[in-house]
Amino acid sequence: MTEKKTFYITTPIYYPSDKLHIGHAYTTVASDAMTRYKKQRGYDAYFLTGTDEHGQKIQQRAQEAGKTPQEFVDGIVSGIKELWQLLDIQYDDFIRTTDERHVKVVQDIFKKIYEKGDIYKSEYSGWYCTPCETFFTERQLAEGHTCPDCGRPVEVAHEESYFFEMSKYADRWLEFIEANPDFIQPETRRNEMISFVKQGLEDLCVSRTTFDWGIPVPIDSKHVIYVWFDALTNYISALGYGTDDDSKFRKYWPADIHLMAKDIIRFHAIIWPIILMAADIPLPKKVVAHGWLLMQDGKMSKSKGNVVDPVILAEKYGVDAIRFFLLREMAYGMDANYSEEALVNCINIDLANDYGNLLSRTTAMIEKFLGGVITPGTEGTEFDAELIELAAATPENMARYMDKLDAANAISEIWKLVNKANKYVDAAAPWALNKAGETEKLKTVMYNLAEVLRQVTILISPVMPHIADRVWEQLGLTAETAGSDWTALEWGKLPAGTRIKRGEPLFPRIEWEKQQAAPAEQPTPAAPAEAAKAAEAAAEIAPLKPEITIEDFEKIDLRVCKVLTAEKIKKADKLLKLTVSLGNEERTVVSGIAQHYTPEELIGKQLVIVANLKPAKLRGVESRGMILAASCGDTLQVIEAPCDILPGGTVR
RNA sequence: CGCGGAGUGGAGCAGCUGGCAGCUCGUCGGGCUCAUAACCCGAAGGCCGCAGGUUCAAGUCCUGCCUCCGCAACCA
Repeated sequence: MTEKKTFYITTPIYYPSDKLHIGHAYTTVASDAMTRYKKQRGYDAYFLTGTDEHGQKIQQRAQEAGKTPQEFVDGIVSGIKELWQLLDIQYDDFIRTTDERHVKVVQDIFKKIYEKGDIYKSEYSGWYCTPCETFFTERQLAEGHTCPDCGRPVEVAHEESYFFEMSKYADRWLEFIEANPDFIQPETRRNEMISFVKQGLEDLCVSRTTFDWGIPVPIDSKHVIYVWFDALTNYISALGYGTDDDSKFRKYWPADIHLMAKDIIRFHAIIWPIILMAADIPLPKKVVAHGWLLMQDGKMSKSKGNVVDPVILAEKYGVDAIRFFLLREMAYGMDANYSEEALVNCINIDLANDYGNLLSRTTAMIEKFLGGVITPGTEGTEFDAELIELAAATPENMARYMDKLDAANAISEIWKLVNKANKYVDAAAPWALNKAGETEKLKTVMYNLAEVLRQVTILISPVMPHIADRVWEQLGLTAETAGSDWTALEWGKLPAGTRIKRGEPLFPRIEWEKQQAAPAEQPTPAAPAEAAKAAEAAAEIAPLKPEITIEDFEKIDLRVCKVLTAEKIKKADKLLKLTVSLGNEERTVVSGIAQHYTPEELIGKQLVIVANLKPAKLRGVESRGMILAASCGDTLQVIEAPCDILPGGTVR
């Protein structure tokens, strides 16, 4: 018996600090469809997904929830597994970074690279927020060098850390990319990565001492291994790399595809290969980055309150339809726009009108004209050849795209056949054949239509795993008689004498206007979006800070001030430079409100300022004081003081 | 000059190695009657962001500019 060709595909392991959204669903559905497709073509395909469960954020979340980190992630992980079950994701393994098998491999690799001399101990320095116990890069900081989480001032601090000497692998990486031009897909990402590496690689900080929810550094128990070294290793730890049973590793590694969204391509295209180089492990064959699903108002994010919950969608529209929509809509490597309207359109047009309706009209005619039995006739029509030709070419046409993970175009190729079949009905006009008593031709036409439906259904079933059974039932077939893989795609494999059984429409049309009228939240730009946001953001309201005394409060000098001038600060997206009058003095204040106000609309306004705040330099401009503003999510409004209070007046 | 992406008929997008500008929806007109008011045919509508350049030939390559949008090392 010859060994089947293997195919190993992975999704990133997701970070379970929150519920997953439709973007994660896209990555996972795409991988799942790819796996099913490869299996159809006779591959021994292996599909890995999982969760990345360590890190400070999890530790914090768990604390807030009053749970241990392990309890906390266990809960979320079971939710994720339910989601994948709902979406019909057939993964072969689900790796968790808290799995014993994973921990051990990570430590081994760390040790191996350490012993080789590519990991060294040094000092990490950065901006540190003591209360939050977190380091930030300069860019992450909020205005005035304050902590982006709690808003308190940060300071420069040093931490002992282990560093991975990535820098010395830069040339080797570039050589590798040169020799393997298809390694990073699509090409724009490849170029991006090359230019990033050419700018010079910094060594990677791979350990932390500021939290302990992580895998201990094997040679130094004060440290835990920091995110990427831990997370990326899942792709081989799940295969049993370096353990007594590494048969899976030997069988499936190197991976054929690491699939992910574009934001984490850098880790997979640069850091991960370099880790593997250092550990003398072969590199994966391809890393592929897909785009994002964008909402009408930009990128999906929790603070915008525009996160789409895949569970709700699946319940509302059905799993097959959601999977189909996701894969059909996202052009290869590019961002796509998500809207419920687009989803409904896709269901109505592609699924209900084209595909579902083709089945309806075909079964209806077989029943009406031929007593419900499908048999090829002894005579054909002039229209047959073109249809059969396209049907024969479609699998290859589709495969050309599918093999590149371009599911959108792969589906288009299948749909060309669906459209062709609909045209064929019109051209061959079975009702006319029936009237004219051309029974043999009629039989041929109906057989051809049923046969196209059979083939289309097989081809689309990696995308829509449920649909086949429903189609087979109506066509009077079973999974056995219809076939399920590519060997069944030969024209004419539909058994003669099959008796059809009409059923409900595959995809009922959805009346979008009615849908829209029902819920109160219409996508009109201004107010209603706000309401939805408020509901969504309820859980997002920042926790209260520790209690202070009245004396503490008295330390803050709040004043009314009047804006005299306002201008944008160059090379800063968020900052406005204001001059304000405090009655007896004028001062310059920098405020991070450029994205919410134009300079013109601020001039003349009376605002509230923290007048005794220590001055700070922002983008080279000294700011003396801070303008108060209220914010919720992404919206931000300055606090306006009544105009009959003169500038300089106090606020308390 | 931080990095990157986008700017194509009303809307949303495709256009890889340069060769008469395409797809889906929408609009208008027609056809069919088997079907989930579905299906089929046809038409209108685009200075392919702007300005230069290379070329026999540019949406497609090069240069500059404008506008929008992401990312800046744990949000797919």
